[in-house]
Amino acid sequence: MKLDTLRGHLDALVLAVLEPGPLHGYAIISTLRTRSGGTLDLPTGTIYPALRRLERAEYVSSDWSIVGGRKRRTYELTAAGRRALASERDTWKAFSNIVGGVLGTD
Amino acid sequence: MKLDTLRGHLDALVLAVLEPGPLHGYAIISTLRTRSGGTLDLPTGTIYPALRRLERAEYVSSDWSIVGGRKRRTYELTAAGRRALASERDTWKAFSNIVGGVLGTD
DNA sequence: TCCTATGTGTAGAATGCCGATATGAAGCTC
DNA sequence: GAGCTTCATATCGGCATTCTACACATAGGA
Repeated sequence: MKLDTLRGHLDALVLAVLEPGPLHGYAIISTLRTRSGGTLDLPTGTIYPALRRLERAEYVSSDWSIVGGRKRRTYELTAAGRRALASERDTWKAFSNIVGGVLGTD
Repeated sequence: MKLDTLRGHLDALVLAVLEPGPLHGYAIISTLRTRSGGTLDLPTGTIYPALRRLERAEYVSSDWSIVGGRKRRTYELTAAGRRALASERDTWKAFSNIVGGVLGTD
């Protein structure tokens, strides 16, 4: 499956995996890979720019730490991020209903 | 809803509305608008380049005609187009399951 | 006469995902 | 101790695709 397909929906996915609690970039990638049964394998060149974009939009905030001698940047949802996630869920529902309806895959 | 959201899925929608029978560009726009309850209102600058792309890929073929004094270019699915549509439906199912699953909107 | 609907089309800008590449530490195997 | 894999962050250029804005043209109703 062409992963370019998720263009425009990546932010929603990232916000969703951050909902239960903070994660760092690499963990976000593996969480998404696990949750999708291996199908969704985001390259780092996709996730890190996305996180910077989300941070600029103030949907997430980040903190540096050192774990096992490795530098980690951990991201956390802000209040605005939670609102954005709710809105993204609504958008997704509307979008998937429309596409599913037109394609006849309901 | 940002229509940019459908990036990567437009081809599937166009192929789907062409499935029952040939249509011209303008009719494709209004069909999609009707079927989406008005939400999907594609600009001509989106649909015409998309149709040329689909024709280059040989998923559709086109024929000119004159109806009511106006020139019309009517597009029809090819055999390859029907196969592509089937494949797009599979892609959509996989994609929407994954996104719906991660977002928790099932 | 003008506006709206019908109908096709292009050019340029913006968006944003991806591939390639770079850096570096930890830990394991041979 | 050399080399490999995993963990971890990051940038840059390329590229495909959608959107905005424009241009052109006919038919028909107000």
